[in-house]
Amino acid sequence: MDKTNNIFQTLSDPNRLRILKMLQARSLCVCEITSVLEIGTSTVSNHLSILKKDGFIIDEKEGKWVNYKINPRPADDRVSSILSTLDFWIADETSIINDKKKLANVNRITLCMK
Amino acid sequence: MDKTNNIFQTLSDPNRLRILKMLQARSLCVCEITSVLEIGTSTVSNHLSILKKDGFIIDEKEGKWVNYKINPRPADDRVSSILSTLDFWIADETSIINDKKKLANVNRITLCMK
DNA sequence: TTCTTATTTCGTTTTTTATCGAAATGTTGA
DNA sequence: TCAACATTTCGATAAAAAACGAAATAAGAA
Repeated sequence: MDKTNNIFQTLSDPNRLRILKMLQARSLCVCEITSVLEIGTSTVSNHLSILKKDGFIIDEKEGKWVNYKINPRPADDRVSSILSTLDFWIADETSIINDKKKLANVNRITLCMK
Repeated sequence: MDKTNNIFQTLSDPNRLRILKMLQARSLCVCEITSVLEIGTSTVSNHLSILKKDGFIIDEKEGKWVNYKINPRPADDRVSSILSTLDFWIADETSIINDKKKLANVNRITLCMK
């Protein structure tokens, strides 16, 4: 039961849902996600660690950056079920559509190297 | 998105999940649920109002009692989806099994009229 | 090595949520 | 009517989670 509660709790935060939807569009580094969500870097990092702990996402180092991506093979069936039905859960709504627009103009080079 | 968040948040509380599982076994009044969960009546009443607001459950007056039951026809697809897959989400675990044992010995007459 | 940059960790504050107990509401039955 | 009881509402407290900023870590570039 604990695990189920963790999963639902992880999904109960709007910023974490936005992150999942963004990562389904493409892999992103922390500073890209931060620039879309417009909250502090440390807060984003914390959200990512929560999503990672439950197995929703994985991370990969790429030099100075850490790329986060959707976990292609979650160990837990509940996690894969959510990931494959996220569109059902989150109908395209203003915030999500907006995030995608922002994402199109986000580039880690110009974004982080200033 | 708000609605999705509400649903996940509602499901993120262990006592509310226990209530849903109990109600899938049978309809119950507040005092019966209270005696199983072993938390205050007003707290249980609050949990029930949250589950009701999202459309997971409905209530029916029966004299002095209020019977709560699983909503047989939820308006929201996400809610019906959860209700029909609760066993997938919550594999039979200690607390749930225990609740069912307790339920077997719960009777609103002897319970509340003392 | 030293500097810069991306990210994480840590300590703290703010916000939200769960819980409780008392008071209010509504219903039954004497 | 009044007394007893189930439930809800309200106000307060306690516990949990989100957010922030500063310091620590890690990796590339000078």
